[in-house]
Amino acid sequence: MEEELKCTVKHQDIIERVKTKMPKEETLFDIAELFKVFGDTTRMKIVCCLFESEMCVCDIAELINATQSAVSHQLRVLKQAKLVKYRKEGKVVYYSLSDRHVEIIFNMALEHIQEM
Amino acid sequence: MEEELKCTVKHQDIIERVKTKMPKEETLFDIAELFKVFGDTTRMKIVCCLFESEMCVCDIAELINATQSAVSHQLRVLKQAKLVKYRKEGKVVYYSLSDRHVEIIFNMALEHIQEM
DNA sequence: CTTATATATGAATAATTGTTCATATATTCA
DNA sequence: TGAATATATGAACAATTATTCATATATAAG
Repeated sequence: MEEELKCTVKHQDIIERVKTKMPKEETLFDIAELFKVFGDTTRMKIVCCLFESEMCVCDIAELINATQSAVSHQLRVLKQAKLVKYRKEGKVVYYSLSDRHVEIIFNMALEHIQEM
Repeated sequence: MEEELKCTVKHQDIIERVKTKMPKEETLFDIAELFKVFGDTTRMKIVCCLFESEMCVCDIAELINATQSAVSHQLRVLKQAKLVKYRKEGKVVYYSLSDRHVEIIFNMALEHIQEM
């Protein structure tokens, strides 16, 4: 009589195949960290501002109706994730998107939610 | 003598222009919520498993080295975000990605982090 | 009907994180 | 130099969230 096998034993071949294609732990961590940065409404608002043109901190604050402090904190997060860059002009700091990837990722998400 | 203007007053035209192109508050919220779902290593591991083929809960757990409970909780989050779907076969539940968008968004992020 | 397996879920806990407030730094101008 | 403006930042607090543990539900097999 055949012995009942546990699910994980039955599908062992699938597990092995998937295991070889799985990205490295570190890569997955970095990807999750990147998405975490995108996963905040305030930061998404900031990013949207910067689609149009570079912009200074207090204009962003005014535009998205947030305090200067909150915006500054969130710009630091975006900067650490290398999603934005900045240039100083006197006492004003202008932020802009570091590359086009940000907009592509954003639009892909927009597409996804609009299809549901 | 010209009076010193505040930054927000000087750039008022930019603010107006950006304001008209800004997505709705609700849309931005939904996008951030979607990215929040992507912003967790465990969920990213689960998603990677499903790139290959549909897979049952306990195989996913085995593969990513997590408890059945943790995987089940996270699958619920993915399900609520409509990123995965499932089918039951006896007592086994097979999960799979609901559409190709998930993989596209994932790969875009992968590209981004690899370029830095 | 009883046991074993697969999955789901509620509660509790620990950790992470976004905002606010106060304040520091830097720059410009009078 | 002193006042005003723009930005950055540390600390505190509140809110969110991922995991664990215990247990519930469902199905299959004997």
